Amino acid sequence: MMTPIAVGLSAVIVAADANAPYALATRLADGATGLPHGRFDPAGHRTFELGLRDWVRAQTGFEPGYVEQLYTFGDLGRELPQAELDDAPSGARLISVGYLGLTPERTDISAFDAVWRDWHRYFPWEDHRKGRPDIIDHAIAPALLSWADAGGKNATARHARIQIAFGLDNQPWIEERTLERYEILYEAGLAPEATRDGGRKSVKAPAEALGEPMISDHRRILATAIGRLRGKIKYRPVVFELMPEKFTLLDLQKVVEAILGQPLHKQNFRRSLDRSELVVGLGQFTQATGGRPAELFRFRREALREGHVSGVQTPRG
Amino acid sequence: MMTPIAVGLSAVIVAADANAPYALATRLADGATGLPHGRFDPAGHRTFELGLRDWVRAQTGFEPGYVEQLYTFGDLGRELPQAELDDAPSGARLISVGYLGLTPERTDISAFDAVWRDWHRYFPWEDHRKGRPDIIDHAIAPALLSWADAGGKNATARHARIQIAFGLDNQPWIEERTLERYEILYEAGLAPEATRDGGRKSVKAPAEALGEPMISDHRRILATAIGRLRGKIKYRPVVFELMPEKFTLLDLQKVVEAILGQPLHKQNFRRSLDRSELVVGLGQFTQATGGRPAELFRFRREALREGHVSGVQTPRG
DNA sequence: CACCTTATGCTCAAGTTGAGCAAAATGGCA
DNA sequence: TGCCATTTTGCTCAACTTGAGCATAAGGTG
Repeated sequence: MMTPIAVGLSAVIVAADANAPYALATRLADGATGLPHGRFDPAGHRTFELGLRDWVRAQTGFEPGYVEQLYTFGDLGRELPQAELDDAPSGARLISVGYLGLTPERTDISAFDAVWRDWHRYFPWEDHRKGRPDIIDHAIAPALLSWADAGGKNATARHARIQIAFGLDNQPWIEERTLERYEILYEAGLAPEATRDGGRKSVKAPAEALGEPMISDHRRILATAIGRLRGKIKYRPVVFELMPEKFTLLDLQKVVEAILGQPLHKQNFRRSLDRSELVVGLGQFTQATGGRPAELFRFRREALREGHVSGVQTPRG
Repeated sequence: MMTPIAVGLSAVIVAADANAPYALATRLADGATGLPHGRFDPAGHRTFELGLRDWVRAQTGFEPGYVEQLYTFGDLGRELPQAELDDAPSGARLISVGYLGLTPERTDISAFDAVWRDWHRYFPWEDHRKGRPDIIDHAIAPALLSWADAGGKNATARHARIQIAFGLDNQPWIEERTLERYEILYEAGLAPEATRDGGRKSVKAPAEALGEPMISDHRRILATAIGRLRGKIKYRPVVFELMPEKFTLLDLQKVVEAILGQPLHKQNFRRSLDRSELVVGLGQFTQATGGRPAELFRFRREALREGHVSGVQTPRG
């Protein structure tokens, strides 16, 4: 007999404001959180994307706008026996297709068991807007390096991976490497998911440094989404999917910073936006900011019709 | 009863030399070609990648090195009823996971029904190394534009898409947009696959301008692979997966040009390689080139351990 | 009205890119 | 042997981009 296959669809729905980047999360009875997800119905869903939209709507009341496929996860042993969660035939092999969605506002989802969560709750080491978080050097790195040392002949390779991923030892911090960082923590048994999934004993490290877990492999999918978005924001004008119709340049910069987890150089950010011709001033001003009133801008959607469109530059501040 | 799901795995295995980029293709009895592919076995394959490697080995005798997941195709109505091809239970919904693999040499596959094919056979409009191919402006654009005109209220939108994708009307040619170009041709009914798949009547255009079709949705997967590789070559040092151990800088340039379908500026290409520190001279020289002997270089694999590694610059020639 | 805050304008040095010229090192051929 | 074709390799120069910082503008507040 052939093992049946079940396809799960999971969505990372992202919003952001000047304070933080958010992911839409569903809340289970026991307080655990996960991503909006459900089974792909081969008879009822013409495409993955349509199926995904159905599930997100059903679980969060939310209608996603921009959506793109992220990755398809099919490895055995990396996920929970999630099939039960999705009421798939037991014994089925579950594979899951992750999607990334972007939205300009955190719509009201209070009627559902869903919450907008600052994604740094799941990845506290990813927020470098106020400088490199202490937990990296004080909690994460020591635990990881002791795991590396225990690696026998793999010790050197592990050391190198850790240094590159977490920017130790004068290596630069590369914000796109979100997934690599999560995978190392997982392999090292530092992510609660790893031990839960029947993995190794955890090296000790303070729980608050390791972020909140999610059900199944959802934190892995979230990490994938963050990495992809951080990369894409630089070469495609996708930030604007996260912005309201009108915004100030500082609003825009704060959102980019929230996504990247990295501060930017203000004047240079503005100059490059100027050159990019991605935005136009509206001649309207807002004094909501406390200082000199700022001009409101809008995204020039026409720019998308102009071929050469790039994303926003991200001059380090 | 639940419709069963079958997962297909398809591989785009790429090699390249100074003359052309190649994809590994399997040849069917009727002369049609396709990609190495087969069904994912949920009981026997621990991961997609392992399953894929099994199939590629079985069908081509070839052992792929570098492999990455491309995309998962699940839309109804965009593919052949391929299930039969893969002897899936009839009535099953087929979804297919595409992979990209890179290899430094075209190994001997003569014992199998497999061939290394210059991928421009499938996409003749993609090769701009000797300048923009005439077929774009003489055959493809006219046919597409007449399709656009027939689009009623969609006519303007279609025009814009075509101009951007094919670089008409002074728009730049952007080599990564391989998939967009193929999809437009498909939608316009110009790809033989489209009419075969029960689609619309084809606008007329000379067959040799439209490229050779492939079975099922394999040409779409190939287009996805080309676009991805063309992008990635610029920001990750993946070209070197296509190079032999030792090579001259011109060899390297020719391979990059073959992949991009675009000529590069020689001196500037060298200068940027120099700065990148991705290669080191070996002090050995080859006079295989006819002129002054060229130094042999190798890829500094250590560079991968250095965090900031980018791909190769591609200064337009 | 001084002063705090934020927006916006401007400058300057350093680095990168695009484009081309010139010299060097080989083989082939008169 | 000497000239030529061919290719590698070195060098230059202008245009542009980036990183960094200073200066000024335009609001609100005590």
